[in-house]
Amino acid sequence: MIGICVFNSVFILASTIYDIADKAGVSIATVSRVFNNRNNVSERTRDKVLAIAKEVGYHPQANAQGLASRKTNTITAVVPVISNYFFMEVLGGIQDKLNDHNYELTIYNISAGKDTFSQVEHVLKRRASEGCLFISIHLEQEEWKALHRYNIPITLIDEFYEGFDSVSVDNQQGAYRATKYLLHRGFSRVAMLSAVSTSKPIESRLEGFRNAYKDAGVDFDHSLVVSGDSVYRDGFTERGGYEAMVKILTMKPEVEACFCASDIQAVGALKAMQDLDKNIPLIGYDDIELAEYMGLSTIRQPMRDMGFFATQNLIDRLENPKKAISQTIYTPELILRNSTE
Amino acid sequence: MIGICVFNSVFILASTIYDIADKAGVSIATVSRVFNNRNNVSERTRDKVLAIAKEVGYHPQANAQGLASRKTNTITAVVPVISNYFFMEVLGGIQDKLNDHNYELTIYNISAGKDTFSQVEHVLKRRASEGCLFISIHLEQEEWKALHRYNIPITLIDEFYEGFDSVSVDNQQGAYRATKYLLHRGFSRVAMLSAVSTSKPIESRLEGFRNAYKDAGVDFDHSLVVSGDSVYRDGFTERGGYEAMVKILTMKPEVEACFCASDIQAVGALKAMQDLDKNIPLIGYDDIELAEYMGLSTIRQPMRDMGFFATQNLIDRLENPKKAISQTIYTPELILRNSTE
DNA sequence: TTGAAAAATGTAAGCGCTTTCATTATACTT
DNA sequence: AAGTATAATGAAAGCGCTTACATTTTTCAA
Repeated sequence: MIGICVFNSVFILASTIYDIADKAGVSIATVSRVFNNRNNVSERTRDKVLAIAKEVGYHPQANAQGLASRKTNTITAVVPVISNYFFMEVLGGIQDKLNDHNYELTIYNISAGKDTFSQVEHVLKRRASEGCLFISIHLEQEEWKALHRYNIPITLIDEFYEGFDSVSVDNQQGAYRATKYLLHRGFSRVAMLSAVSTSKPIESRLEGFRNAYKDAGVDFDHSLVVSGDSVYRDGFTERGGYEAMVKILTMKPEVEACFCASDIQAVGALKAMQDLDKNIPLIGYDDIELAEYMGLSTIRQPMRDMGFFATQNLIDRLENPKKAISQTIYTPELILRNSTE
Repeated sequence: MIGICVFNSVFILASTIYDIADKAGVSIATVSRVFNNRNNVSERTRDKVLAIAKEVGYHPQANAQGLASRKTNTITAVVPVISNYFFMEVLGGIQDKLNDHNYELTIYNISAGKDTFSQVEHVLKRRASEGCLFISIHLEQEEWKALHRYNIPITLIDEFYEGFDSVSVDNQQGAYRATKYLLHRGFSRVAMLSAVSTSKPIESRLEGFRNAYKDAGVDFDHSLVVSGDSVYRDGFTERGGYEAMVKILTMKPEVEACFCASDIQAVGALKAMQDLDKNIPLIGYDDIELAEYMGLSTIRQPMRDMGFFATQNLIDRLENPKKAISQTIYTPELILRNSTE
């Protein structure tokens, strides 16, 4: 369905500070002052300027302001993929915080195809924002270090590097708690439904899984860690969970319970159990909103809080560049629901 | 856990085009040409400039470029809330498209508290981007019309207004299909699990629901439309669905099947049925990835495609401002799964 | 070799703002 | 009323880039 339509609308000639100054009979400096809320402008003048600006729909141009003042009033969030529950929640928290402060948010998406580091560098080089929030971006020590030269405030979320502020969750601990719980319940063969093994969170969760076994004095069997075959989103998908659970159920029938690397995978796993008409206790990871309604036991990560807090942290640093670097680590919490009944 | 750490890193002095020109022994115009991939620069010069730029970590500043060239290379997506499955998917599609083209994405979040129109105007006035994608932003005819004066390309997603390109889904049709299916299956009392009634999608879905009744020759009973009490996200939440289904099951025991305004509400509704130990056929709306794994019958909206296509459309208009305005309307599709078995 | 066309480079004028410093108008004191 | 402190305003220099136009260098046909 295609429609054509002609409008006799009067376009705005993208007026500038000069136009406003002219019409108001003042200098551009005064107009600038009005828009920057400087208090040394008489009320009369301010009203006149504002009235004219409103009439012609004027508003300072972001670029010109940025160039002249060397401030952009923008913070950039760098994420691997937007369409993922974790990032979505974190971004929500960031928004919440930003709404109170006068910053604009730019989201920069790292494409999986190209080199992460150079994409990150690109963001910093452009200098289009005053500070950056890096969400689940994992780089080598050396690479993080190299970013210091751009001298722009950075707060890491879900990653740790001593040179920048960071906000993360103790993944090892989360996995440990879930596994320990299952082991203590008396299940001796607890599997880990994993994802792409090179992914950062998987590494530490696997460690926690192992540690729980060790501390419980139960022999650790490597083959109990299984993941699906799809690598899209590092396997953190319903599909990935489904595939993995099918493997577990068919190839390791002795498994009595399962710790799952994410709630979204757990959804797939649940389906697999249903399809294969089996049922074993399951613990997810994240506590996305769905989990509660699906009766999924899980490890809660305060995703929204993390975004909120990290943003606060970044803003603090913007206002006080010399403040000490801080590392905040949340401890995840075990939430018990039906799936472990 | 707080850590302090001192780095003896050498910050970059934010070099400019002048510094590069100096070191390379060329004029700033030449440096500019190199970074804009103009082909009238000798290979020797280009290599030298690039080498020096790399050495000092130089990259053109977005603001200065934007000001001088009057182009920002940025498109802005305006959304009501990020943390919502629909927007998330649409944004994913936008990203996919943008990754191929050389545009940066800025996401602007409309806060629920303040006036939508003025927030939208703000985005346009700043002129920080070349074009805008409005996702599920609903304004009055007059308001949309007023935006023409800013003379910046806009593509609407999930909204219709004749003056701008738009990409939407026929909500009325979607609801109609779901309801008709249920009615034809022989359920005479089909309820609609709704959300905040003033929300745009609800209006048209309700219409489709009604139409299906009319066409089936079954008397329409207003009390069959029920929604939860929570208004967060206009009621499009698990909680909203749960509340509504509880009402249906307890107050309208004669209901035999249910059409649900979104998959996410359906998740809550499923839980309610389980808690109350009842079970009626259910059809959701959206077809989020989860739906497949939950066995939820639903009305599929090609969310990702919509984002992808709308972005393509906007880019087309950017490149050819005089192209005819187009309205694209997707027809949603009924997907049958377990929940209607 | 010469001269014209083509390629490479440079000069300089903005882009639309902010901000310092100088100037003028206003308010207040005695 | 005169003098001074203070508030309001203006002039002008830049912020770091792009780009039209001018100039210089290179290329190549005859």
